[in-house]
Amino acid sequence: MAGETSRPAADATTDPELACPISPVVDIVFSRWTSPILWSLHAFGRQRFVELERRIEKITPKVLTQRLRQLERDGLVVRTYHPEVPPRVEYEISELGRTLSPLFAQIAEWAAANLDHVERARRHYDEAGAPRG
Amino acid sequence: MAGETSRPAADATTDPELACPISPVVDIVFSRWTSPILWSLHAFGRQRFVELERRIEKITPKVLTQRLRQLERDGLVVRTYHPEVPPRVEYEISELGRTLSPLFAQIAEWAAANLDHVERARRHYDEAGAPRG
DNA sequence: CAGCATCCTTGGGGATACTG
DNA sequence: CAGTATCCCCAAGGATGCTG
Repeated sequence: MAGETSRPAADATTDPELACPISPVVDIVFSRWTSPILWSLHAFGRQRFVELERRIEKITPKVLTQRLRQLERDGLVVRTYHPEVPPRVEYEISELGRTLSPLFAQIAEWAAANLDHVERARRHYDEAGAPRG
Repeated sequence: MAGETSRPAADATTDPELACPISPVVDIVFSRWTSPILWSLHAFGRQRFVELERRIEKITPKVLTQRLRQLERDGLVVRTYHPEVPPRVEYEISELGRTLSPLFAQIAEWAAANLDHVERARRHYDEAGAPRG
């Protein structure tokens, strides 16, 4: 997208429902548990179900399955079923999913640069910043 | 956003609970309703409460207040109270919040480039892609 | 106008148990 | 191992009414 500062896409100003062009991406990529899953797949490569389950502690198999299905449906993750005994299933980032890498990198960068600012803002707010009005 | 790419904040790599360094950012910036709010503020500048409420249709005043408070606490949004009759309150993006601009731009770019891929993946999955296993 | 208080509903996820 | 099936719970969010 070239000159995006001039006009924020017709939809955004027209359609009140969406209100912002990044919401769909947020729903797809940054909904609950998806970031850890994508990150894990991105950082450690192809993995089996249990590996993911162990890596992302506190996630339940049910929810992990749900999220993986969603990501598979959205084309961000590829599921490979090996009909063996015991069964083996592997998950990996898809081509499309890989296009998210620079995004993730930039977010990580922002985190490294600004997360402590947020922390300080919070402390300041909690100490004396309560809004009057 | 200068250097600091070296260390992704000790928490993220140490604490298995988080599992990924971008999760904190997701919680702060991409939690429910925050993207439309930040986008609206970013795209249309300083606005009053009602303006935001109208712009982001379907949000209730209660939730809008909650989210605005959260964003204010996190230092991403600045609230200005004008003690007049009737009361007037204005919200705007903070300096810190403005550092998110390139991030938002990149997400919008990804959306423009890849959202239809996701759509197609979904259709394909719904038609014949149901996982066997 | 810009909210806060209160009540109420919903569905996302947790826990547990069970199969191919 | 890689899930599905069930039951259950609670907290986020909606609806409504009231103030400074």
